[in-house]
Amino acid sequence: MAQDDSLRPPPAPRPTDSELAILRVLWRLGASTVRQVHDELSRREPAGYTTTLKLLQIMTEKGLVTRNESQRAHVYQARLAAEETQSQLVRDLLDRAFEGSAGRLVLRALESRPASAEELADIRKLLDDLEGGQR
Amino acid sequence: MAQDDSLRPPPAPRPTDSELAILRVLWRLGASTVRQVHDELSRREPAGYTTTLKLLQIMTEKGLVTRNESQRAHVYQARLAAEETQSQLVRDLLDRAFEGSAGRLVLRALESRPASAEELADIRKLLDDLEGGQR
DNA sequence: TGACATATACGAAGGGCTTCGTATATCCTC
DNA sequence: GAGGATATACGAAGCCCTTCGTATATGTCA
Repeated sequence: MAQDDSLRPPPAPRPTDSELAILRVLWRLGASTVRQVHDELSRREPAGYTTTLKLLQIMTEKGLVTRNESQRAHVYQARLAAEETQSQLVRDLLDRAFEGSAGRLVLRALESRPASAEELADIRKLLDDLEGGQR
Repeated sequence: MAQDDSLRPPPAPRPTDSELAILRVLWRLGASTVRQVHDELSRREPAGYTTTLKLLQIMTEKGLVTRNESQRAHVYQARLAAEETQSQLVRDLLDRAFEGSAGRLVLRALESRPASAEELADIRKLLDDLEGGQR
């Protein structure tokens, strides 16, 4: 039986570059206040506090983050885990630039950047699973 | 000896979604007129002819495409091959969403979409090469 | 040659993204 | 309880992206 759509949160839109920078901080730090996010972002490059605040407010409206208002300083949290958003972004790029071919995207990725021996082993294991399934 | 930067074309900016849709057409059809690009785009969804024209004009300014004006109907061509732009986009996504880890991106890609047995074999071969180099 | 089809050029509207200034509320401390 | 630090809310400017209408040039054909 299908679930009631009215109870399911709407799909989160693709985050913009700035929003993704904030999501990365939230994934790393976990639930955080605007100040914490802002301080972390400012480590890389200066930015106005209210800019970070405004972005988090907009991200709340979009459903990219959730907000706990029980304290004076609201606490924000990424709504989706890093893995979920990453999968979404990969699928999106697959459709926009690779005609849907995951294989080609993987080739470009492995050519473009060195992966650790450990990661390569993980990938090999995944390949075994995938090929095993269709043999 | 380093090459003279003044002779090297400036790096192409990351294409927007609409621009990427046009690039995909150019990669598939090769050098094309606005009309050809527009007809191909319209197969998927209706769009105004001048919209496609304007986009191609802007893409020319940005250096995403080159334009041959020797005919009345200008002929456009993608400046970078599909593989180059794809690599650029993958590196970009790597930095924006994966903390630079190609391994994690690959895992997400292979989980997200089925790859053909042939592609999986290609990936395995690439893995052999990569691991061979550091053994 | 005149009329029509078709090309490019260009301006502008509308919307989204990013940034920031300012207003206002709340907490802490002396 | 007054003042300063710090929080949220909100509006607006500036820029880019997308779309389209219109003006104008050029080719084609009866």
